Amino acid sequence: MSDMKIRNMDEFAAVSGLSRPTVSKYFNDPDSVRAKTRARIEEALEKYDYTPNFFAVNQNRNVTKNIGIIVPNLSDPFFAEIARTIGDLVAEGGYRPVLLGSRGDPVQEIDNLENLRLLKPAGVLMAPLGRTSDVEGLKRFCRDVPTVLFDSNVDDVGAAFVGSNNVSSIAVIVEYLCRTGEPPCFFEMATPANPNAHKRRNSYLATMERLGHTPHVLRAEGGGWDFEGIGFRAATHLFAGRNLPTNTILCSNDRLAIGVLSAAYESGLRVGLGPGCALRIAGHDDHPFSRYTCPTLTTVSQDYTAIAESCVARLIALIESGVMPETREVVYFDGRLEMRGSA
Amino acid sequence: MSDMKIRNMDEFAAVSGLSRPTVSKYFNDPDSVRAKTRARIEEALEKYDYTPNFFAVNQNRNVTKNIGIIVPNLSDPFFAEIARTIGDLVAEGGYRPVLLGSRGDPVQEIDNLENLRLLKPAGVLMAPLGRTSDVEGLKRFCRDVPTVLFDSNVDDVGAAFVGSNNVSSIAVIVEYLCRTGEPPCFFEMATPANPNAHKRRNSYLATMERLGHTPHVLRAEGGGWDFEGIGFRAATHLFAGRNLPTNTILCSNDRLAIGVLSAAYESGLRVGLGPGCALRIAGHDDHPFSRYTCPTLTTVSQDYTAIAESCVARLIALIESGVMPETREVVYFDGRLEMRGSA
DNA sequence: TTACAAACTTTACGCGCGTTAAAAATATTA
DNA sequence: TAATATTTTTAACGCGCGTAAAGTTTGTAA
Repeated sequence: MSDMKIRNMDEFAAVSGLSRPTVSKYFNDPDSVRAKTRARIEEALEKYDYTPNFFAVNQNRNVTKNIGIIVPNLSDPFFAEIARTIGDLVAEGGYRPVLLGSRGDPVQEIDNLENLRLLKPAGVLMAPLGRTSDVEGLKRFCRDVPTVLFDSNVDDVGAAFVGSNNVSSIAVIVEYLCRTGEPPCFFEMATPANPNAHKRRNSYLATMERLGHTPHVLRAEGGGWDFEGIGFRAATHLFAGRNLPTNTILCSNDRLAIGVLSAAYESGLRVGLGPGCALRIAGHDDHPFSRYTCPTLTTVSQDYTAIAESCVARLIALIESGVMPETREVVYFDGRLEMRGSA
Repeated sequence: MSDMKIRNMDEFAAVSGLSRPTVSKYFNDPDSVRAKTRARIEEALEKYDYTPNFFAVNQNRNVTKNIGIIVPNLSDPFFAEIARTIGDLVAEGGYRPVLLGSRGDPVQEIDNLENLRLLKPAGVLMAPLGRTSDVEGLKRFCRDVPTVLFDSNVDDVGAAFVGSNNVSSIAVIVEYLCRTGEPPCFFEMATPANPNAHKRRNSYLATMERLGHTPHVLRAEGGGWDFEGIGFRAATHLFAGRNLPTNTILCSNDRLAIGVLSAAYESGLRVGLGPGCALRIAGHDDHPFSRYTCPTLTTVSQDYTAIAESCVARLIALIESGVMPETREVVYFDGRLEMRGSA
């Protein structure tokens, strides 16, 4: 490694004994130059460390190698985890992932898109906030930039959606709960932002009806993203009133379930399957922490990996084909029942 | 809002009836132009939406308005949370935060720095991995870019460090535990990457000695970032052996404690203060989930906000002074005991 | 060896903006 | 109103690289 500082591509071309346009070609596609030429450049790269100026490279492009990844909230380990997986796949695909969280705020969500726009991204992978999203704002962005949604679907936004099949996964866990004990009631937020919540409730209602049971939906008041707190407070109140319609609670998601579990503990209610247990509690998502709750949380795992792979592959195909597809694809992956201690 | 597309600053200057250099001045500092001029530009901005081309703006600068934020792992809610707080403050300070996670991988950590370097950041705020970090690599970066460390200190790296005073916070919780029950043993990972772990153990040892108690340090085998799992497995083994030196366990951090709590539950050991409880468990950090464990986790909260404010303020001062300071500042904030149900 | 395609070099322009120097316009003060 | 200070305009260059056209070299096949 020489300590000579290379200031620009001209200098680097000089020390590698080639012309700048050839070196430029190499950086845009190493396979576009002759093997011998490539070898000379790579030899020079080992000797003098040089990386093309990021800003100059992108200035003349109307589209870069950046791919934006937007999730509703990076503080939620579920989204942090899937964002990480997606980021890895984007990098493997030869693109540069740019990760942004919307903090549960629709204004921030649009801000993120506008900030991304400045980066002239090749495409965007977005888990939208859902009900609270500024749908027109999203559409406006998606008209200009190839976008694939994941996690939450928003009608007609983006070129495709990849997510979990809530209908089937809720059916699976409802059937399981009915088979192994009292039919569950359904615990959800009164005004959930995430559209999956609605699908889950509807699937609960349909499955209960199909199985010939009377459904009960319990709604927790409260907004924002402190799901555990919302679940905790509502459940505490519920337990104090001792008017649960059944001893089995299916929560719309694991974070609510974690709050409900905590409330049960504080209320002195033993949760689980065995004798001496007053309550069964189940969730949905297989949140990273659901393995370590007390008791461990029975839930439905989403197929992270499949979802991540599918949406990244779809976006890259979209980008590299160069045409906006006329039909909007919607892809679902089945969840899997994770039987643990709580139900 | 006119639908005429503004392609560049020349066109925008034209529609606002000013010259391009004046408009350029405005975008670099709105206060550098006359009030009347500013008003004309802002009027035009409302009518035609125009944002200077990000790449062109930065191309000629050797330093931009970007500030990098690097944390060991974005999947850890603790870091996600503090990164969010820091990001907000950076944005408030007029800089653009760029968030990166190292995934517990020292190679990724250096990669992140190299990627940031391409963005010519004004500065970087980094929570390093610690023991596993490539210290020489970090130093090389910090020579070129103003950097302030937070959370974990690494000797002689960066211009300053801002973090928690582990010595005092562990002393506080050890004193509390001794005062209210059996003196605690200390539960930690055998090979912790985070340097805070060492400080915490040493403070535990010193405090126990000062109080005239015999210290006991328990070590969990296992590497990586699955702290809950590591804590769970080691504690399960420990509980099965029934050879705990005391009924009180102080864990090096909350994520380990969450695993230990889970193990206690699975082992049928009731955790808490009251009669009928076999065990007390405490943690450190006030992890976002520690409010919802069963029982809720007694811990020490780090002063997130103060740490974030301090390190952002320090970095911005550093950047705006333009000189690398000759002495490296180290700032600690005291933690606060959070008494909850587990101890 | 010749012929020809592929790869490379040379030359030159453009991207959008920062920035500077000199000239012109505008505001402030006396 | 004149003199001065401040701001804006005009004109022009440069940043580092993408890219295109025309000419030259190199590699490959006949």
